[in-house]
Amino acid sequence: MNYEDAITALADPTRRVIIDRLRSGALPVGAIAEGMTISRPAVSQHLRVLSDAGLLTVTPQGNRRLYAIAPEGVDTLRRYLDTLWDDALAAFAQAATDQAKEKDNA
Amino acid sequence: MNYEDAITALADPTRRVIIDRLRSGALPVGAIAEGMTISRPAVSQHLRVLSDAGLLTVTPQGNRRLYAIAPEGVDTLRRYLDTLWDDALAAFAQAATDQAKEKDNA
DNA sequence: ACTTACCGTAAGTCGTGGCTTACGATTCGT
DNA sequence: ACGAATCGTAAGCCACGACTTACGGTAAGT
Repeated sequence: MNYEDAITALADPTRRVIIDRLRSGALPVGAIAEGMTISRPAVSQHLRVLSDAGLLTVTPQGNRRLYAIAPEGVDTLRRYLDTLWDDALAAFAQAATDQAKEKDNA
Repeated sequence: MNYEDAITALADPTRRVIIDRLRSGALPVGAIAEGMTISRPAVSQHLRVLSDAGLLTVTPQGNRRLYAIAPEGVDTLRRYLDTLWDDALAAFAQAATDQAKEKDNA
């Protein structure tokens, strides 16, 4: 649920591929691993990391397990970047005005 | 400039500490490393990674080098998460309606 | 000019994380 | 009830990255 785990999970390229495959909707593990270069257990491990980070939800359905993107998890990371964005803009504007003042004194 | 490098750079906890220290404005390397548990060269290496990822700007000023958050770099990552957010919401809504239909057939 | 301060880079060590194969558990089909 | 399918976990291997110390290069102070 914390943004640290979320950003760590999304840092891996393979996990971003998995996320991309789930963009259009939930999928079972086999369908996710289909066509990928790594083994299915490896995909399972990645799914585990993504779930623990709050980025995926799991719904067991009979024999299979459906994984889907958890909007709430994405939102926590989004909010972190929003605050960083706000601060970065404010600091940038401040630096611009400071530099203008500096030029006045010249 | 690509979001992959940006998210990889932000995945490291130490680098997030550095980013946090720059939220209020630009700082030289010595001021950033001040009070941190790691050595100053280690901080330099992290600054290098963050700069290469487009998240920081460097402005040499006499003896020192000022590092500041690059709003543009933060924005690229923000946009990636926005698209992910949109898709996640759409898939989530689709799944909800599907489940409602399923209940109708019962 | 000489020293001091500030910073980046090189080389080397070590832990962590991603991958594989092997195995066990659960559920569906017949 | 038995075999097949789907999936998670354990153990082990290996590369990558984060850190250290040591060094060099440039600018400021006196």
